[in-house]
Amino acid sequence: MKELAKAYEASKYEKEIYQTWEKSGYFNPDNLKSKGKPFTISLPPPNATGILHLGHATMLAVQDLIVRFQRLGGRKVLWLPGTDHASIATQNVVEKKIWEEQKKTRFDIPRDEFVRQVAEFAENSRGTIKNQMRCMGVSCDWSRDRYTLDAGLSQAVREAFVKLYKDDLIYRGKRIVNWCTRCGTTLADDEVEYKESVGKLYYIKYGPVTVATTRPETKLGDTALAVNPDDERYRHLVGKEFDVTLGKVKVHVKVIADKIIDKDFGTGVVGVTPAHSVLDYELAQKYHLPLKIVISKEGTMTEEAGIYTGLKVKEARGKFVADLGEQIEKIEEYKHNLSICYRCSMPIEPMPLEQWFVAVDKPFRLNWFKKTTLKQLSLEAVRSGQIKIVPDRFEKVYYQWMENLHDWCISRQIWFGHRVPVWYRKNIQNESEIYVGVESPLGDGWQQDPDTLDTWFSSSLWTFSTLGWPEQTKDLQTFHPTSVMETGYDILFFWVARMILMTKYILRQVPFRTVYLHGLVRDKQGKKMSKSLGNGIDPVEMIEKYGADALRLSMVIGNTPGNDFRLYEEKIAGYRNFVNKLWNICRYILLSVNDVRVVENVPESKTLADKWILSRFRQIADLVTNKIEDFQFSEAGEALYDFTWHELADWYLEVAKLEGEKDKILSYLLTQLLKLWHPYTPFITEVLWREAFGEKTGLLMVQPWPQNLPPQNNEAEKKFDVIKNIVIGIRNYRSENKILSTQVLSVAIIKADNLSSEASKIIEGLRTKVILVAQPESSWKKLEIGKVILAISS
RNA sequence: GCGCGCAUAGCUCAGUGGUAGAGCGUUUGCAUGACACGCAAAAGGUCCCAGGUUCAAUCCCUGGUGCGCGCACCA
Repeated sequence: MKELAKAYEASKYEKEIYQTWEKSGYFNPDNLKSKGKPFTISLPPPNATGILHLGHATMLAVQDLIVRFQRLGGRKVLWLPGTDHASIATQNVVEKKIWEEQKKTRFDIPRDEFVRQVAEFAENSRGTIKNQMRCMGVSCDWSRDRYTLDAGLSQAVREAFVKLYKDDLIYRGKRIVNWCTRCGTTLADDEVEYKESVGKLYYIKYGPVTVATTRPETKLGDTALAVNPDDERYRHLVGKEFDVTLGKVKVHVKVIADKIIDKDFGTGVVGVTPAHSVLDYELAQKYHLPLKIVISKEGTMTEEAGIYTGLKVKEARGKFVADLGEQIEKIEEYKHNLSICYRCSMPIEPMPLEQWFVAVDKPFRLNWFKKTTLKQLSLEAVRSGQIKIVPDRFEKVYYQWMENLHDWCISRQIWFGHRVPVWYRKNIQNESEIYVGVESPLGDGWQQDPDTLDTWFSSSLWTFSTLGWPEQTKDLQTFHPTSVMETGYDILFFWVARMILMTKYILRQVPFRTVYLHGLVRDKQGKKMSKSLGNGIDPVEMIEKYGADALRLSMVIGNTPGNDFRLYEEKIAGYRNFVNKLWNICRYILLSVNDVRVVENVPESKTLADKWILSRFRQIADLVTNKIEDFQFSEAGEALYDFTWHELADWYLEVAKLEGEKDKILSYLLTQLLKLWHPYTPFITEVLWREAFGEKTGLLMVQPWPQNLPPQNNEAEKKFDVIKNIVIGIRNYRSENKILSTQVLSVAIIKADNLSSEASKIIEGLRTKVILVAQPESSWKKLEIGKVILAISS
């Protein structure tokens, strides 16, 4: 007989238990004795910017649940952790810090020195976040921890770039790209966010016509006017060229006609600004119009803008509108989407720049008999069922996005990240030479491309670069394709789609078999948690207060795949209470059972209650196994919660107090219950396993998942339910009639089918305060409970 | 413009073609072989609205309303 403390204090055990796990070596699949099939999850690497937030905590809780379930199930489990250098995000944090401390921008510091500072910051953050991850109880293999800037991963990046380049799937070209004037870099299309805003639509008298625009200052860069060919109002102008004075500036335009112009929008005439609009750029190419760049990368007006040169875009707009004066016919309110940067929320300027792109629609030879494009390859991976997305509605979302995908701009003017593996020089004849390679070229005069690669380029290789590619390592053969990719739906495009694209291209394999998407964490009002709103909950603080197990439960139970969920402290506290319940179930078993030990074989059942609880256990164990395999973690957890508290604790333990001699059964139930709970609440179950069974039995984390299950016994369940209902009925009767607990009632059972001979002991014993008698008196009240009829003395 | 999600108890959310569920909160009673982070009981629902299919709809179909989201467009 052992005695546990009255209440479980998570903070007393968690650190030590985690260390025990880590020291055991079982996080590393090489040390598992299992001969099972490999099971792999690549951890979506958190950004190296700082601290663990609830989004991370959610993904860690779900992944650790899956991973521990599979490990107990005998699979050779690898959960590979890592961190992402997150170029723009990380660089931004450091830029901000430097500005606050020294009032300097990155351009005031040598590039090498700046990169060194960012790298140092990232290194510290990585250490912090990894320790915070440990607090969650993650059973990942730290010996295989990776960082996107590791030498090996950097080599993988260069190899991938070169391979794409050789297949003509990477090219350098001048295109209108998204330029963030704050971050000083280009962005991919999906890195642009849209914010609805009410702007002004200016109608400007423009030579013989009137043109509507939301951005008057860009009209300085107009080189044409466009109308619809069917628009009779303007047909006479098509093909003509003329000079127009706009305020104090002259522009020269040619009138073109194209079906793309909407007759009914504005005046039906568009001022074509090839340098600052994607659509206009396309028109310019089609009709060979000149390009006039009036906005610079810094967000100021260029020399082409005449008297407005040097002004910021907004200032130029004000001044220009003032100068236009009477030429402005009217101003309308106009709702439109403002493009902003997903990292800094500042407006995006479209502008033509020479950048590196991945060609997604260009056919290439996949093998001897098949030509395809990166886009087709990515679509097929999901359409064919090689990859399943859970919940499946996101498959449609994936198709839609993938079908709309344009060439992917991968070069960034950021300094922190993987340098583009391209070098340039002038040869003796003064011709430009270009070298693209994994290693820097030999010989003098080579200058490396100053740009770095999109951070998502390196993370698109994550599932295999972390396993050693381009080397054909044993890990790569054993653990790839990975089994499950678990992540938030918000990075389906940024990351998941690009992993599919790159992995299919480079390895001709899928990166993973199943994509499980969880929802986003929100606060109690359903708002997104953010620093600026101050509504965020710090997971580490919650762990200190309530324990990691409670936090994990609060994120897994009551949460369905792909749907956002609300998290708040009371919820976590509620699950803390449950964790304590589990502790006390064990505490009671340890107090009442003489010889507690691991029992794997199904024990003999002596009483009806025994048969009932074993039958119920059987069903719960099956359900938990099936639901977890089917990614329904919430349903499995809820059912197990209900069984543990409201069947085992509320009923069986109470009956056990009456019947006695339950050593074997209670040992069995404890053994198996701890296993079932372990994926959800690893800390407390591991503590209880050790407290109950001792260290010689080994760690719970590598025990076998419940295998020898008792038979289902419907008959026993029905019979026990009859007794339960009688007990509930009597308690209910007492409560409704406000009968004092000191008053003992007499009860006669008048009619009852299927009533077990063991019933009377239970009915009298479970705090009903009744005495069962054979014959009722005539004055007694009748009480019907289902098919049972009782008579109760009043 | 195209597409998606949600709407169920006061709150947060599960769920199912057949009697509607949990946790929290509320009310009432309680020291009982472990647990007050507890025990026992209760109240609380037009399952958003209108049609349709069905013997039967909260669930399936059609249309609508409200909230949220993604993509595209954005002169």
